[in-house]
Amino acid sequence: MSTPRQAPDARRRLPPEERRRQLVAVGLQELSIRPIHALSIDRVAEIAGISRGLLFRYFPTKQDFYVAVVGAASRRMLRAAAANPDDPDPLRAGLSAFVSFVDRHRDNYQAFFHGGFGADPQIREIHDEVRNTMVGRILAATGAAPDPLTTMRLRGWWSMVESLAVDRTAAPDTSVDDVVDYSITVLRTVVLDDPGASSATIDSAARPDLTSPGSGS
Amino acid sequence: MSTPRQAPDARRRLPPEERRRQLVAVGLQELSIRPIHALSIDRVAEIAGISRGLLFRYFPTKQDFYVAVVGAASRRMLRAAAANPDDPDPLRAGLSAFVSFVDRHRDNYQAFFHGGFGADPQIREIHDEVRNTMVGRILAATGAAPDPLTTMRLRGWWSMVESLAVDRTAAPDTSVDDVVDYSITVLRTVVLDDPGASSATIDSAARPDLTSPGSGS
DNA sequence: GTCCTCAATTGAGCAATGCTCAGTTAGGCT
DNA sequence: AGCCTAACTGAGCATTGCTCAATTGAGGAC
Repeated sequence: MSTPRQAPDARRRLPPEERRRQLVAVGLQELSIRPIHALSIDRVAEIAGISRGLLFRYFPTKQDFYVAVVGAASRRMLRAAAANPDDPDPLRAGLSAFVSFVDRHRDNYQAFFHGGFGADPQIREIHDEVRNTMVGRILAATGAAPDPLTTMRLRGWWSMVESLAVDRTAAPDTSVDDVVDYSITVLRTVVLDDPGASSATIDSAARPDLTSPGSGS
Repeated sequence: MSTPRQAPDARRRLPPEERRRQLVAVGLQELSIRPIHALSIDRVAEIAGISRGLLFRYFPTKQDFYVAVVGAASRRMLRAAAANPDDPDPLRAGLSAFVSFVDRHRDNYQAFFHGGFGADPQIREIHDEVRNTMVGRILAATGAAPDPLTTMRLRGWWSMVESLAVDRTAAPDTSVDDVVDYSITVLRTVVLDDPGASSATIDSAARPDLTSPGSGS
């Protein structure tokens, strides 16, 4: 009171960019434990220590806020699932990074990528961009032709990888590497018509890891 | 006014089951053209010609209403995608029914199965049940062993099929049968270790349909 | 240091929405 | 006809998404 120095959580004036980041951070935290329709703008404002009015200066609509948060989560995921560009096997490295990312953040992953205003065009666009980015990386890593058919197959394949990565978190008998191996097998044998991946190679290398449960934990 | 006979759309007292069905029907219709957060209970009540209060007698929560509608959509889909039990090739018949169902109802499909309160446990459970039902049918149709590993693979495979079915609606060069053929190829060669499906068989039968775009429309 | 200016911030307030509840009435039964 | 159960209504409350005029903190000019 008597000191002009402000308390630790006193209301401070922040540069817009920083405030924006803070608000998105609050959204990231809150939306990982409760769905969007259970999170009120009031609550976000209260946690951030600002008034509701201010929040609407940064995000004119709750929807806009949600889109911003999901976008941030997407970028974060894409960054975490990126392979080191110098890696000798970028395909395996990227896949491995993705599967273990899902492993570490299963609930958040489900919340942000299979939840919320999923029917909304903006959210769907974000999800599509994520998928296309991953498919683009696979294309780059394999040197496959980016024709519409291959893209469509790859998108399907990626959906499979997502499913496996999520299911794996509840399957103690299957390791991250098992999923990665299996995914690569499917990719080479079915999606790309890769002549370098004969079924013999698959039989001796990748397939045994996943054929019998309990081999990889 | 003077006649005791009621107007065609006069408020009538309905047996609970019938009213419930009517309300779900309204939800089915409305939710196929607008996301759940854009549909108010008032609107549903107004369309159904009843008061808001009554709606809450049948569905104590908007969430409950939404769950009921999504559940109805799921059952409808599962019924439409069911193969005739006498069909000589139940696997192909079921897949074909599903892919063409998605073809006919793309927007609704996306709305009900990739939209709404997706993060919500109840909705996720419905989606899981749908997937498990389909996987169960595939297991039955192929005679594969229902061990955890196969189930996990099949769930992944089914995610791929969904993706392909949806993408196909925007790919005029790829026919429903192309998707079905390709899906069966993936199923036999990769998911099940079906010795009856050698790669030679696939090369000569299924693969050509999808290898080059434009072959199947 | 004082003043000024701009923009970050506030908080009162509005309309819509989810939800409750005491009361009303339709419609079947005796 | 009279009754009685339960389908139904509608007023009303609390919350929530959103707006806007007024306020105030912080940095620059002097």
